[in-house]
Amino acid sequence: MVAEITEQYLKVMYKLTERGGSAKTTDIATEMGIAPASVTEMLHKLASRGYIRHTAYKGAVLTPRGRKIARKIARKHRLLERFLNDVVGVRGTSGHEQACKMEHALSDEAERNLCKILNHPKECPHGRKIPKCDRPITCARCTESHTSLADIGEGDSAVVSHVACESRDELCEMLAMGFVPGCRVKVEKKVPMGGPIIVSFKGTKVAIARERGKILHVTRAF
Amino acid sequence: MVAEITEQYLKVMYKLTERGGSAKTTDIATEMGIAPASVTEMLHKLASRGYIRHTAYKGAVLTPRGRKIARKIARKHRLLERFLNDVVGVRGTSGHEQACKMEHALSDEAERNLCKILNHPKECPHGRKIPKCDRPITCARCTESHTSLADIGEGDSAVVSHVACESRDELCEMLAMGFVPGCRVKVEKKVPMGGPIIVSFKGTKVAIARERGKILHVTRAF
DNA sequence: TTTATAATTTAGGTTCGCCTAAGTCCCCTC
DNA sequence: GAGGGGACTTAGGCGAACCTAAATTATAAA
Repeated sequence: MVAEITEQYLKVMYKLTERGGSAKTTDIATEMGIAPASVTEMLHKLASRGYIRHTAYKGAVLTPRGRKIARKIARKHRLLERFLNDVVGVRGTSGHEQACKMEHALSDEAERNLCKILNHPKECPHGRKIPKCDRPITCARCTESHTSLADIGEGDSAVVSHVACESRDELCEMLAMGFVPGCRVKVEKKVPMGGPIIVSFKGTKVAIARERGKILHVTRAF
Repeated sequence: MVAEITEQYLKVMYKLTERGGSAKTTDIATEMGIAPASVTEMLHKLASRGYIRHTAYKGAVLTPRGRKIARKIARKHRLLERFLNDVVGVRGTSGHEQACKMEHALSDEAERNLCKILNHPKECPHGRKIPKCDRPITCARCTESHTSLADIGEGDSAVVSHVACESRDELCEMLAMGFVPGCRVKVEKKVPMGGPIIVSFKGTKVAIARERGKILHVTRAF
């Protein structure tokens, strides 16, 4: 396990070198709000551990090993930013600050599920690209044959993959109802003429508007 | 701003004293996975800062000031656990560990919104009570948007979000009455002593049992 | 080329939270 | 009420990450 502070440094360096070049001591220091001298010291440690290559007075670049960690953290950071912004409704710079700490706690499993819930966003609220997840197998499963609840027939069962809402309130409502990724649902009845869909799940039955069914992405189950 | 480690200690002490009594050095040490000597040392600091009262060899209790912080963190921790468990779909002890770190990053604003998304849960996945939020005004606003028909006042209008009940018959009955998702309703009168609720919608007035009102989930409208 | 200025590094020091080892205290048993 | 064992505290020390001040190097203007 990599120390949190290590992840923090690598993430900052990743961000600073995203458009090429090397990460400068002062830029890292500014980004992290600490003294340049502290950065130099840490760069030595990171270099000795093989995460970066550091040339005195010239800046530092990530090694493949360091980049792998950095990408992972950057991905978690930006997913969390998206989540805090879109779902939780956090405004301003606060989301960034919160994501900065949470990114180190978020497990890989939670990261994947979060990505699903958010419908595989391409960039963070600041327009920065969200790095792809390491395991393509995961992404493949994400894009698996899912359809909407409105599209499956009466009597069919399915597992909720994610909820794709335009508005935050709508998403909140769906989540509050209990439509969370992974939960198993069964379409009991679809009231004709665009009427509501009656769904049973977790032991209760719920009627939701047909429109709502369309945003509920599911994977068919048997 | 309180240091993260301070919050961690106070939260653990809150948990250990939830059922009365004082927090013992060894229990805190065990809970945090550190040596008892380290705990004693920190207890002195916490006491000197007015967060706890510590009697040597006898354990420590939270002061009102310390309890306030502890409650807040415990609340954030348990909300996050609920969230990670219910929404993100994290299983096992991993959710607890993640919540342990995230709780210090979560802003008050995010906490409130998260609570709303989770529909104001009463306890964490381990069955521990989630402390109420400090500002009652916030909770009032929280419950504002998404609630049950039985919980809104006379004269208030709302839009039906969904209907949730145990039996399919009951559900169909509600739908037959016209309570389909999306329809606008207004509470005309709530007959006292648990009596029925008189609702006007689609130009007519109907009386439904108070119990029925509870399964009718609505979003307040104006 | 020289030199001024900015960027970077080195050196020395501080704080914080943790540790181990060695006392000290409490309480229960006899 | 004496003793023993476990709980707790004290003392001394360590490493991590930060700081300031001073020295060094790079760079760009004169």
